[in-house]
Amino acid sequence: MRSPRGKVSIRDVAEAAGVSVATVSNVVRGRKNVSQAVRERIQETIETLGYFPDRAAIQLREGSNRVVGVLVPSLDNPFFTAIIACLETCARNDGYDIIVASAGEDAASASSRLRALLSWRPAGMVVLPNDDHFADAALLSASAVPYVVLDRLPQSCTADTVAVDNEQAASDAADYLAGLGHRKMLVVATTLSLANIRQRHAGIVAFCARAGLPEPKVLEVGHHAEEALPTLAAALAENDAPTAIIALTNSITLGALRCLHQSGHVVPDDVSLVGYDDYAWMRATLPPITAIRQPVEELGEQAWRRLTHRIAGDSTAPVQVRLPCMLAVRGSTAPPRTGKLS
Amino acid sequence: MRSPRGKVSIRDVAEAAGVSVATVSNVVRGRKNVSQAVRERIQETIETLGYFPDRAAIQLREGSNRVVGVLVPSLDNPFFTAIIACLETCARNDGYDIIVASAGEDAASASSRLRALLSWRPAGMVVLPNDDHFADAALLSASAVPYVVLDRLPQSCTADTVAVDNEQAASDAADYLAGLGHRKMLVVATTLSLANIRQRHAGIVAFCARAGLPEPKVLEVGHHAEEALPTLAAALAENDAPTAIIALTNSITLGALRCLHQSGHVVPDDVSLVGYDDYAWMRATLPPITAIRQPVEELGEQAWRRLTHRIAGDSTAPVQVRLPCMLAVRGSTAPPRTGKLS
DNA sequence: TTTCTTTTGTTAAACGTTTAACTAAGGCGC
DNA sequence: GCGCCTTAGTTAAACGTTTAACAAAAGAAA
Repeated sequence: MRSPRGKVSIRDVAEAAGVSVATVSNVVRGRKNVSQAVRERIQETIETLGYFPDRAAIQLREGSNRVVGVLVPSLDNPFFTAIIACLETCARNDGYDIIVASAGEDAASASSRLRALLSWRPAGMVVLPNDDHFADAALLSASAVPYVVLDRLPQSCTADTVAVDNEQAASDAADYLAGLGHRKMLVVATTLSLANIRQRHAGIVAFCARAGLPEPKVLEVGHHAEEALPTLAAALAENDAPTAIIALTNSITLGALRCLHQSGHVVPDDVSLVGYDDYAWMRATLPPITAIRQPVEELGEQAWRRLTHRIAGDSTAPVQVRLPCMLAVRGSTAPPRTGKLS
Repeated sequence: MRSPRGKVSIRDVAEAAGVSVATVSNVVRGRKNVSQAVRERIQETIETLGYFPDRAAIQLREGSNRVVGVLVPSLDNPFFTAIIACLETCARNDGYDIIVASAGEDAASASSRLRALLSWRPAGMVVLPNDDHFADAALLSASAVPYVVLDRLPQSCTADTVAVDNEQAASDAADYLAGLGHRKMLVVATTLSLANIRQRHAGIVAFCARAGLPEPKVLEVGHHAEEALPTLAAALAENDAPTAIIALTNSITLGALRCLHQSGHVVPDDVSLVGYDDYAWMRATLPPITAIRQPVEELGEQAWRRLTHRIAGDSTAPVQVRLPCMLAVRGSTAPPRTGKLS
């Protein structure tokens, strides 16, 4: 009933049904006319034998398969997993499978993961680079696989890109805070070595300059929010302390909130807080957090649309898409306390 | 330089280097002796041509490849993505790739996703079933691919399983609350149709029975926490209202917290809250949330270990692993207010 | 009847890789 | 000079699938 290797191939089906493999293939793919009788017999055999086609063989034969590779920096960040969830939905709708790999910390590992992904000969790739250099772009272009770059854009882009307008989003947040009466803001980031983050920072700085506000101080606290506590506490204890904090990533939003609680600052009475990214938990805190909401779904969808166009053969010039963010105003922002001025 | 199809194959390398394909394969895989000179020449050719092997071809030839499929109910739940992240790390360490699919809501979709995964002829599978029935177990066993079932166990298990001791964990939480002086607890769950959740509930009920406490009320609020607000508020406004809430999933923890805030209940003064799962945000709320922490990493690692054993040919009887959870005590739990008694 | 068309099915090559079986050549002991 | 081992490399088959090219049979038009 089943071949010795435990796998049942199209050959087994053909034999059992007393036809040629080509006929089986034809009924499976629905390519050519097959008589009612034979078709039914084959369907039945397939059912009882539990046959399903081998992707590897199809892929080998076809040259490429309905698979796209997705490379993200890490699977620990909810932003990335949200993107993946969204891409997976799109892919499934279009009959594609996705293969996910996380790049890991160092460039060597990233490049090896990319190679692994490419060795599947995917029909396309979606890449969220680890850093601004994106040294692997060359590898990718050389492979002739269509790809789109998401979220973190390298300096020079010869490919389709989809990203968010970080500068505008951050500027909007600063604008809103200024409208509440804040004059001194504090920017907290993991690192300014990512273009993404730099743009967010630049947006705030530019707004403050335009509005005649003092240039906001920026804190680079790294990825371990715990260690940021003393730095942050010190910044808030200064003589002319900031009255509002803008956190530039979701992890920093979380870290900042913890620090504020631990150091006894009350949000928003003592200090206002604007977070980056918008997750469910931000609506469950007391107060709920005012946040810069990235359009995750639309990022994924647009990237997918570009990619499928390319896969379909579109060879027009690369497109750079920038999507706007939205500020979700909630309870963590309020006018600064005026009492302190006197 | 490159074949017309844009892909460079082992054949191209062989031709360019003036050797047979077998020799190229031998230097790539390091299988047989190849003279220094030839080896270097081939390496160089590989480099300049940008060759890397085609997984599909290897897989076809070898029968199976170093890939394992992972099937989760959804990619929106941080518990599942955390598991995936962990499995991915394990896989990478052992030189495996993983292919992830999310099963989606209905059974039909789940089963089609499973088929898609199996069509890759993975060396193994890790499955987190959608429900207790796990109708696809048959499909999986028929395919002869080793697999381990994670987290949500079907009633009858003929496979290796790795899960958490839900009953004990929930009982511990109830025990802790009772120790603080709580006598009336409220259990909130999305649904009791999952064995997992039923076990958690049973653990609490059993503890209360043992301790001579009244049987706790249970609220099934579905997946949309918003709609739960009136129900929850009503339960807390009752005459003999519960003084502690145990939320049975991470989403419910979040939802319950929001409801409490919106209805003006102060945690832990008015009511204590124990959450399920332990995520970073639970430490950023004020107060931080006492939570039943599932050993996510260990779940993933154990599952991976079992799977690799099976892949290596271990054919001993299936093993059922149960891991203990840990109660992380934080600020959201406190002794009940005694004033209300009078 | 002949010829042409349509319908239904088969044969065989190809995709890129690995590997068992083979060949050729060099070295060594006698 | 002969036999034998070792080393370095080649040949060809196989994995499971698709599909162009072909064949056979059955109608249809003449």
